[in-house]
Amino acid sequence: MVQVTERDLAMVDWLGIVRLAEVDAIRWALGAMLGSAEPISTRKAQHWVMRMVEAGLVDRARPTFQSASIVWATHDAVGRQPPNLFRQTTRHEVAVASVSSRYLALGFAWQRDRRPVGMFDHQADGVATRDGQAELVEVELTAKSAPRYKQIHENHARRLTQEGMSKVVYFCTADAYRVVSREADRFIFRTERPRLVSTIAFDKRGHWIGSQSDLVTPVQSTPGVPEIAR
DNA sequence: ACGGTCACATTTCGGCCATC
DNA sequence: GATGGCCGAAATGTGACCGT
Repeated sequence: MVQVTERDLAMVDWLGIVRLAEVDAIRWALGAMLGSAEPISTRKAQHWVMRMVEAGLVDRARPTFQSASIVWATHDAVGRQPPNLFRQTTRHEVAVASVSSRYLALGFAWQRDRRPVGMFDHQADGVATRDGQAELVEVELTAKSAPRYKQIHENHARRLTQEGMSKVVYFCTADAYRVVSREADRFIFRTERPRLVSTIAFDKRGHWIGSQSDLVTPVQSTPGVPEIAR
């Protein structure tokens, strides 16, 4: 018989929030729930997943071999339909979970962003909170068309100035990073611009290549885009 | 230049065992 | 029961190599 602990339930709750996660993200999240800033071993994470599968709280699948196993909370556990693994947005959701798990490891709480308010509002991929400070988190694996950033970035600026968000942090692929930063320079006023931070944290396949320090980069003291390494 | 083969790298998974 | 370390199996993508 599987014993389900408070920590297990907290993990399943988190899975319910992010919907999907790969085992690597499970490693970070489980570490975080043990109070550690380090991920637990892959073996232990897989073991945990097996226990939860046995308890009926979690399910998993590997869409293609060689790609990472995807884990999600079952309908019984969180009352949501299991995700469709073959949707276009799945890769993005998995990437968001990877970012989220790393925020947990640094002691942040993770929530979904609020539903859009009105037609021109923009919903971020997540909100990370710690010490009473909330940051909007965006994951950008493919750049949107440049014009869309006008509305999105102006929305970010408004939430920085009027909703008390402390930062907006973008985790990007190299390509998306360029566009996100350039459009931020165009559409965010210079007093707010330093509080939108972007970093290259994913490779083209959507695999995490960032480091923990990317999550706590201080806002830039001077407006402008850092040089892109070539 | 092209197509096939093969060894190697990568990643998940589960067994075993000691320890908590 | 849960955790954690170690190890080998399984499976497929990758790149080197080779003959034509």
